[in-house]
Formats: sequence, C-alpha cells, structure tokens
Amino acid sequence: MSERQYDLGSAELEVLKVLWDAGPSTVRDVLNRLHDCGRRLAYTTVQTSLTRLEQKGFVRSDKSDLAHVFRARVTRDRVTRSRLKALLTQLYDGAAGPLVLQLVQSERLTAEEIEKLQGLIDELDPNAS
Amino acid sequence: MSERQYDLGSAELEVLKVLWDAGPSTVRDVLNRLHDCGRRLAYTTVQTSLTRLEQKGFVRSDKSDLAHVFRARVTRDRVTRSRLKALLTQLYDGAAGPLVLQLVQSERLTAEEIEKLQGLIDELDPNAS
DNA sequence: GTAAGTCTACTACATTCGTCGGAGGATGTC
DNA sequence: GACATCCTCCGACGAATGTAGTAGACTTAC
Repeated sequence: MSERQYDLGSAELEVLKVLWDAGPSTVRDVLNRLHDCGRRLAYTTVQTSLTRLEQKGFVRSDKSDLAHVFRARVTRDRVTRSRLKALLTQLYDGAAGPLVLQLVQSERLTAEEIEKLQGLIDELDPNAS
Repeated sequence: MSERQYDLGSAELEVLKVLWDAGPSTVRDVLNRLHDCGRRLAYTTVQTSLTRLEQKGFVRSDKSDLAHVFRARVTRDRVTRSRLKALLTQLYDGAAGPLVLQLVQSERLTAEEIEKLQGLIDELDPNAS
C-alpha cells in the first residue's frame, strides 16, 4: 500500500505542474503563472484546486503568513510513473514494451535523449554485441 | 481537428479493452470476460458503458440480432497515442524524452522488445557511431 | 400457451471534478 | 479610523462517470 492512487483531475494536475515548475507559490502566484499561459481562471478556482490537492496529499501548505504558501509533496517523476503504470495496466495489461515503442516511434526525441536512451538500453541488455 | 478528444473513463476503457482483446461481443460476452477477471459488475453497468462508448463514437453496434453486437471503432494504438500525448502535455509540456526514459528505466522489457527498440533508435540516429 | 430467462431502454443516484461567488477577516493607505 | 484590497473559508452547481434497478419486449422450453 505504499503506492498511492494518484488520481488527479486535469485541472489539478495543471496547478501541480506550476508548483513543480515555479516552486513554492501562493494562490496568486499560481494564478498569475496560469494567466501568463493564457489560462483564464478565477482566483477561487485555483484556490479550490490547491485545497483539494492538499486534501489528497499531493501538496503541503505553509500557513504562517496570510497568503498561504503551497509546495508540491510529490515529484513529477513519481506522478509520471503512476500515470504510466495506470496506462499500462488499462491498455496493455502492464506490458511496457508496446508503449515504449509507440512513444519512440511517434514522438520526436532530441539527439541527447536518444543518446541517453541508448545508454539505458546498453545497461538493460548485458549480452549485447 | 482530425484528432478526437478520447476522453474515456476508466470503466469505459476497461470495457473497450475487452472488445480489443476479444473482438466483437455482446453485453453478456463482455460481462463474462470481466467476471473471469474477477471484476464484479451488474449486467446493466456494462450495458451503460457500452452505450456511452457508442455515443462517444468509440464503439459501433450491430443491432440486427436481439443481443446487439458491439465492436471497437478505434484501435488500441490510437487511444494509446492520444493518452500519451495528453500525459506528455500535462506533465512535460510535450517533451517525450523524459517519459521514454522513465518508462524504460522503471519497467521491465523483454529481450525482444529491447531489440526492437534498439532497431528504432538506430533508425532515429543515422550518425551513430 | 405459459412460465422462466434474456435483452434493451430508460431512469436514477452518488461521487468527482472544474468552476466560481459571497462572507468575512486581515492589511495597507491616506 | 475608514476605504479599498487581498486573502481564506465555505458553499454551490453542472457535467461526467461509475454503478445499478426496473419495465417491458422477445425467446425458449416445456
């Protein structure tokens, strides 16, 4: 039971992403960030997301100042892993292969990423030529 | 606009997966399949999922017989791609690299898959050593 | 041809999520 | 100290989703 459910709505995830990208933030900070991205939301909407995020344990808040400061309690990688796992289970009964192939095939990777990937593969496959 | 929204609930996806795995099926077929997997649902629950799936265009039904026969109208790959894209956008602003690395790192791949992956990488990286 | 079973259609209800407004407390400014 | 401003808390509402019951039509087996 160490693995949580990680069920986040898309709007919640959007807010969480701001915390990952911008670090600890107040409601207004997050709101401004979203505004900059063209996202038009009410102040209280962001507040609600943050509150729910905290209830679910994805976010922690420091309430010492008037404007509470929120920070992520989970890493992006952790959420990614969880989402991927869900995808894997739902679509392929957990087999990662098809997913990876699909991804590598349909998405553009940078040379650097390819190199890193190559490195990983070499590790995975000790008896490579 | 050729790309649809592909917003499926988890239960709906579960049903769709049965259609992918088992081919055209009636409500009862799907129900039995799910029962075999330990999933305990009411007949009408599956029926509702299938109906909604059809309304959303993911499934098509043949109503010539009393028991309607449903079949998937979208491929598993297509849904996968759409889900991955959403994940990419939501978590990494669309950069696929981190996702791939994450996947390869945290999931077990078979030797065959690794080989296939290696082949893909070779294609991607023409100026490899 | 009647009883039992199967199937669809329709309705319903709880929960989650996205979205926001209003009340009322704290703060800053003149 | 009064006014504008900013903040939190709380409640609300609609849409989507998971789940299922009931009514009534159709089929089948005696």
